[in-house]
Amino acid sequence: MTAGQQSAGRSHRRYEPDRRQRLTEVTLDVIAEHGVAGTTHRRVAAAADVPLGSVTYHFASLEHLLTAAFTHLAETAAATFDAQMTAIEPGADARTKVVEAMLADLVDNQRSAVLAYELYAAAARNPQLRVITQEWMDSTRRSLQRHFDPDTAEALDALIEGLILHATLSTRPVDPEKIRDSIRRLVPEK
Amino acid sequence: MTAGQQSAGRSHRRYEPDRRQRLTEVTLDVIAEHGVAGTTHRRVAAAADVPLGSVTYHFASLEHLLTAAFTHLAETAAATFDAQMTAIEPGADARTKVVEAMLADLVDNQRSAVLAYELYAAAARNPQLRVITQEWMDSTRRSLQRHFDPDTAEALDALIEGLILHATLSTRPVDPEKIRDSIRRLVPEK
Amino acid sequence: MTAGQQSAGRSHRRYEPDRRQRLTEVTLDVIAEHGVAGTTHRRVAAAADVPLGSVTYHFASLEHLLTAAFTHLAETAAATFDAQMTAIEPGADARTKVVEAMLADLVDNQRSAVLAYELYAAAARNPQLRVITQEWMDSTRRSLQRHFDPDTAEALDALIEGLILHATLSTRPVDPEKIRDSIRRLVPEK
Amino acid sequence: MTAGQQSAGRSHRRYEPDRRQRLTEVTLDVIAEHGVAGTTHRRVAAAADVPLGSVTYHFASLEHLLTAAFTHLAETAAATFDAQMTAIEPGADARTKVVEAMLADLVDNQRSAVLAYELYAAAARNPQLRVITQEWMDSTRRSLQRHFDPDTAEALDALIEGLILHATLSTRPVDPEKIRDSIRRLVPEK
DNA sequence: AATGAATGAGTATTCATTCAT
DNA sequence: TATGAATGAATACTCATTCAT
Repeated sequence: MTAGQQSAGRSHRRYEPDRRQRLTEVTLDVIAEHGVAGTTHRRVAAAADVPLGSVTYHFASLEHLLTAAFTHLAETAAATFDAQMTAIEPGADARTKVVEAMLADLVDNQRSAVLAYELYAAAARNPQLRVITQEWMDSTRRSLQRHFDPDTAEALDALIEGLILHATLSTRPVDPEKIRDSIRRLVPEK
Repeated sequence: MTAGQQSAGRSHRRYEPDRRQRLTEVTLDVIAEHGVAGTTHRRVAAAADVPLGSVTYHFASLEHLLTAAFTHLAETAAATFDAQMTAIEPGADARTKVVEAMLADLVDNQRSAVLAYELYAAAARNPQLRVITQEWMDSTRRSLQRHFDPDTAEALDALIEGLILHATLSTRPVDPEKIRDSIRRLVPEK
Repeated sequence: MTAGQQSAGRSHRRYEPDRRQRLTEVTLDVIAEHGVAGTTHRRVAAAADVPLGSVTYHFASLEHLLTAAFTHLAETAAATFDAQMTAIEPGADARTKVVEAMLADLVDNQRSAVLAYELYAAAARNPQLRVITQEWMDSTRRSLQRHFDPDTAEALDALIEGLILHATLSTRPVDPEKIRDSIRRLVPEK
Repeated sequence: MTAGQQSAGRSHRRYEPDRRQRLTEVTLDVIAEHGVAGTTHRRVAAAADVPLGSVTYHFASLEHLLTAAFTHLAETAAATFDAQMTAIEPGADARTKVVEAMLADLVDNQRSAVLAYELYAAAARNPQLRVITQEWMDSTRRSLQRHFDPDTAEALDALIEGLILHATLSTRPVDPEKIRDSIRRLVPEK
């Protein structure tokens, strides 16, 4: 940090075929820690233990890098959520399982929420990024439709989003019971 | 052109008692256009047509400036929403009025959503800013409680937030009917 | 878009025996557009639609590339001028023909002048390049000596150079009559 | 050069009201030594013994800096030449004096020629700079008109330019007699 | 109270060149 | 022979902040 940009302990010209992919993943860590505002080539390079020139070689601009990272985020998150929905055994109360998934995610990492809001803020100003958010939303709804009808899925998707948002931005601890209650209000038992 | 960074076309030492206040408002314009990442003393100075030194004079650091701007945003938005809720005449269907307020805001400016998400992203990583979001949420719920019971108000608050978020981040136009339907699902007629 | 600096839309390992020669020609285009200051391996590679590695493969350094390009420029220009001088039929007024050649060149391309001045600027600071300019001048004088005695040829060469220079660097259109008049002053009718 | 950019031996925050002007002059030294291609903020800052930020503070871009420097060059050179022409006592052979001035300049400094060609190359590609070259030419001609009629002045101006150019770009030493002879051919004794 | 000048650190990006394949 | 990947150095420029006036 005080010394030059190159981390020590790295030898010359490491060959690494998947470096590009790894850089997109590391970029998410940097965004989570410093925000889009604080995401720089240097920080990504340092976090990936790669020379600065390597980042700019693989991504023609910061914007390309951010776009690649956010795309990766959306795809990963969508896949994870779909896996959770798919895992619900028939006969279980899907509403309960959805709440459990939300709570688990909330409790053990603020990270995914932070990343999502960084994407939202960026996408709200940049229409190109809205392709990413749109596809993410579509995927989430499809996942929910494994257990709910389309209109319910859409409303539920919005409610979940709002609940997580408010939980994340509150100074007070989450009350799981309130979350369960909100969901039950929107989706009455069959 | 010849001189440094100072904006031209301005005479010397304009007297302006409310400059500090005006700067916080202008800062919101800058955030809306460039994001927190792109908000700098210089851009704010240029947007407000004041010398660079004036911004640093009134705000000891960028962080102070951003905090002041976000506080102003939250207070203004909360006040506006409360006025809308207060204006609902007794006997009207509050749910319908809430939806109308949302839609009006969505249609004629993306700006407030953009600003809110910039604040959310910042607050998600910076606990100090969560004081602002917490108070904003509390205020919104109090406003809703003029027409709904506390638990309904809280759930409704989250649903509204999620609906606006998804509308803002979608590439497809909003369908007012779906929004109305979602709200009615959560808050059945009395 | 995704990958680094390589130009897209090109297939693998095109066979091209005269690539080296073509690169020197393309380099002149790049110099004409961006100046020596803006001539880089990358720009030449892009302009020639070859991979970056190809340029560095054929030319060990930028300096080699620039030297090759300037040499090509001087040889081509000298050959063209000599052809024009040779083409003057016996009995014609060589002075008039010289003026015609100058005007034609001036009118339909600024390019050759731009390139010449880039070479002059470079040669003024780099003695090695003065070999190129010296040979170019010698050739021009030999061409002029097809119709004028050596001393006249030398003076005429300088005058032509100055006239073209001033025409190129002026914001006002060339007046052919003034050019003709200047030449006639220096070289009175036989 | 190997160490950081800041030259030692400079204390904090030197106050220097004419720094801007001094920077334009120093920039000419840098251009003379490294060419426009090698003129960088860093080199100018180092040559002026000023922090890097100071150069970018006073000149919004490299282009502004180069333009200011070239304007200064043209004005200074034009003034010097006019002084030389004004100094010719009535009754002297102006042609001889012109040649003397040229030779003196050529002999003791290549610098002014180098700078002029850098400007020519830049102006040939950038029409905005042609305002500078045009005014310089106009001034030179007005100076020559102190002793020659307008048409002669214009032709003489071109010839002088060409002679200096060729002298500068030659690998062989200048022959003063040839220069005198060329001038006499163009401007016969009154 | 207000501001123009100044500066050191940092930013995105470009680049010449090297090298493994 | 040819080239994609890699990298260290440099480039133009921006910026938060300080300070003298």
